[in-house]
Amino acid sequence: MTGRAADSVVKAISARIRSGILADGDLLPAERDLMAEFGISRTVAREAVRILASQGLITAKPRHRPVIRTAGFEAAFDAAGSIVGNLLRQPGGVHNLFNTRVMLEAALVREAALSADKKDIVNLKTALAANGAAIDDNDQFYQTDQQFHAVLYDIPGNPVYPAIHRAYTTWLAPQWGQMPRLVDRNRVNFASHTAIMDAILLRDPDAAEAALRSHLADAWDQVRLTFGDI
Amino acid sequence: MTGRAADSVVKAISARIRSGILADGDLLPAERDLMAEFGISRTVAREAVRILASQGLITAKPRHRPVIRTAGFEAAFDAAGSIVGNLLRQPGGVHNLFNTRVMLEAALVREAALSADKKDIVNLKTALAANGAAIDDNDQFYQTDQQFHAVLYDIPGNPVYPAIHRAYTTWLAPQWGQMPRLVDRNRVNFASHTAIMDAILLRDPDAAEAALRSHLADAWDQVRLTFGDI
DNA sequence: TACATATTTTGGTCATACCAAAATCACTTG
DNA sequence: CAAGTGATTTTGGTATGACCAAAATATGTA
Repeated sequence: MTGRAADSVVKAISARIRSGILADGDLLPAERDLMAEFGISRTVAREAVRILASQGLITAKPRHRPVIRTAGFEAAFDAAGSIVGNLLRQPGGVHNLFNTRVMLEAALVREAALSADKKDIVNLKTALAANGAAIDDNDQFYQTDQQFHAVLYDIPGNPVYPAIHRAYTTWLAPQWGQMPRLVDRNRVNFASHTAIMDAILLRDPDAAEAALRSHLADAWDQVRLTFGDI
Repeated sequence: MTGRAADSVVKAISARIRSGILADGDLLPAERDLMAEFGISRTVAREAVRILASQGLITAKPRHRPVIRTAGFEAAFDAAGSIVGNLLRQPGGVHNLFNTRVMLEAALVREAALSADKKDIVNLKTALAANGAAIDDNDQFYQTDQQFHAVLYDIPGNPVYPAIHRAYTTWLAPQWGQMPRLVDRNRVNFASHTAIMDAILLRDPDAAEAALRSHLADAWDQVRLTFGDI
């Protein structure tokens, strides 16, 4: 009556996952076993597997047994990833997405300035120091740059934000990855990070936001220099 | 060689969609036609259709011909929807998601206070007036409430934000929908909306953010009153 | 014990068939 | 001629059975 025969199988499996009978990392039963257990055809069994994969409850690499995955918010952004990939290819797509990042990070640094605790400050200082030490190593700088921003996403203690950060870096990687890496740019970016850090230490949200916006506006200028108007 | 025979079909179809050969609202060729065109089995044809659907390029209702849909950012959040649904069912899930909403809307009202133009102000006033006129009609108030917030998401002129708003309202609807609707609550909420509006008119981002946070904190208290700690 | 090899398992694909719901066509009727 | 109605075709959903190649596993050998 519901239309999809695979739905009942999906429901059963996802219940099994929630209840812990199937734990993270376990293998999903083979398709032929699912047929026997649920009295369905292989067609429906495969359909069920596909649906579970699209819901992030399992990861299904081709030619490999599907593996149970306890879904986090990352999985949600993974699911959106391929669609976003299309959207980024259309005019203004990258800019629109990048602007949301600017707004979110602006809010995050305000939050950091207002309520970062000792541990957060230590994390920021550590990340900033690592970033500064990597100015001469472009790849290393790229990594520590991301790490510095990642700390900002961690401060609120809300697991949604790190997931968003991962999504941003994944989605925008095609652009960032092709940007020329220059030590001079690294120096500028490190100075920007330092300015943001200083404002947070001064507990000045307005200054922190201003520094962050300046930093990301500068980054966007670099993107436009590389790609033209996109 | 990559493993998935359906991938080439997906690529061909999505290219056709991007190039406009298949426009929004068109019907996807029948599975049997895809078989003939691409020289594949029906299994693969169906697989391709499923992938296209998961990428938001088509909508595939059971027993209906798949329809081409020019994907917007809404489609991305749709894809994430089922996963988020799972996450909301686990402890703290709703709270975490709601907090991201608070932070985003706080940023949005700051933005509105700083850069809303005449048209935006008119839209806000219109929405607020409609909200005020609906205080005695709970359903109508619920709608105009959402509409008022929607205007905030529209102001930056970035299509990502309205998509986020739709996602929030969809994902949190199970909670909001079950909340008791009371005229007294409507009155309080309308007052909150007015306070936000006033701060925006005064071009005072701090006051606007404070009013918005107070409003949503109050809303969250109501949720907890109804559902307990979730 | 470690490594190379044979065997089994399992996912990916194809071909065919049947059913029921949609969509379409043909026909009647007001 | 338009609207409604019934018959026909199209099309998606599912079931079987089979074959291949890649993984996973077992086996035998050095």
